[in-house]
Amino acid sequence: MRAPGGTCGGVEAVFTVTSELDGGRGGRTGVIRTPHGRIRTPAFIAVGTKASVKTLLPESVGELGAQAVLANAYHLFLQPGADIVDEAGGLGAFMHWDGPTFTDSGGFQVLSLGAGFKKVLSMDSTTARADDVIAEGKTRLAHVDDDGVTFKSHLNGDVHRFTPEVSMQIQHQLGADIIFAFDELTTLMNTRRYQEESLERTRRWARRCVVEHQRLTAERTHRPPQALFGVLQGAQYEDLRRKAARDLAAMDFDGFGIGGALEKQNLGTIVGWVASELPRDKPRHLLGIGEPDDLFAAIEHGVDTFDCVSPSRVARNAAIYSPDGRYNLTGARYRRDFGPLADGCDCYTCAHYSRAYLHHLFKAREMTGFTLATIHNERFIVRMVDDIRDSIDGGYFDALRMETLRRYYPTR
RNA sequence: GGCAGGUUGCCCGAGUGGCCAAAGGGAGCUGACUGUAAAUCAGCCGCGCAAGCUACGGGAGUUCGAAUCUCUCACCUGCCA
Repeated sequence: MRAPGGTCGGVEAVFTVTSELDGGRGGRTGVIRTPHGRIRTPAFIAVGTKASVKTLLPESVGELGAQAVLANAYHLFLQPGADIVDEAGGLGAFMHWDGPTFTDSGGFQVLSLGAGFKKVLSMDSTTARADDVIAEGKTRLAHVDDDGVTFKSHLNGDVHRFTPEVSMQIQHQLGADIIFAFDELTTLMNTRRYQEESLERTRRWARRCVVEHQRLTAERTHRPPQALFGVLQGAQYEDLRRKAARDLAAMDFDGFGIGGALEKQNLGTIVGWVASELPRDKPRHLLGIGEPDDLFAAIEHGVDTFDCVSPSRVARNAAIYSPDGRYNLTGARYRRDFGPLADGCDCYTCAHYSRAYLHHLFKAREMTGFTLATIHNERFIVRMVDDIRDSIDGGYFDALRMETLRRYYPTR
């Protein structure tokens, strides 16, 4: 089904819808335009937190088909400093990535350095325990108040303070094409009352981000314009999610990030609530999500872009994506397996190397193993999203989903 | 030839009468990883389903009980001749 394209962002058309899924489900394909090129959506954005997609050269990131890279304001603020990235000409110039760039606001670190500390991002509320939310006092590195967040650097313990304005200033210095509002992310175990308070805080922060973004945009005319995405929270509650979407939709954002810990089994539903409240002609980014079933569920309901650390992190730990699921390459059964990492894969690694070789590299702790595995995994997910995009344009989304997921999760 | 020290599970290494199938590493084997405090983390790791069996260089003792004490043999390492 074809649909006329929509525009936003004032004089410049930032997003255009190309085609839509049938049945009013919300899923669509489109194009995001940035000063550094276009992103055909849905698209998987490679994560390069510290201005590097770990273990990969930017050339490889491009070759494997990633259309954009997402870095992190918190990490680059601490090291090397946003001013240095600014002097280098912005994130893309600094890291030698010519394509579109995103930066996350640092909001995620409010959780991961605060209450979360490595344990509460569970996607499954049945295995999560309320105890996990109670941060261990001595390890907690972030504290939230209504005005902002006080952090201790995880690198050297220095105390820093982020407010919506500070995050915008940093992200303007970093100069990514698409930046995110500073938000607070909660866990699935927080009380309903806390979710409400947090959501209201995030709403007020969003407004402040818009104001500061506009001020900085007017001031920094020597740099390419940046698009600001609002981030909506609301955890697992329909009324809160819908409210968040309506509140942010009423503000002057160029697009939206869907954030927070999402119950895996309800991910599609939650995205559906939110997407139905958001303007059709602005892009939606689902923050931090990237497993195959999640990608299908989110795209069906109208998500345009994703970022996820999983392909690269998991690759460094020898877990490999394949059409038949994820497997651990260090397993002894791969010692003499001279086939490619995945049948039918068109990545550089699969074209030239065997499971036995990568198995050896991991056992021998050779760094090339990380690189080759990361290339494969990133390519696998990028291609999966590209295939989904083609299936929407071609009208066979449901068939592709059934075939892909039945094979990837055979036991379900 | 003399004196002193040593020999522990695949490897390194703690343990000097019972709480020892034996700390801790490493290796090996599994498994996790979703806006990256992640080249990280967790579990297993003598044999056996189990009762139990076999183990701390070999052998013989002391003792209710030995990896731990005694004797002896083998090998290794220092120093002295």
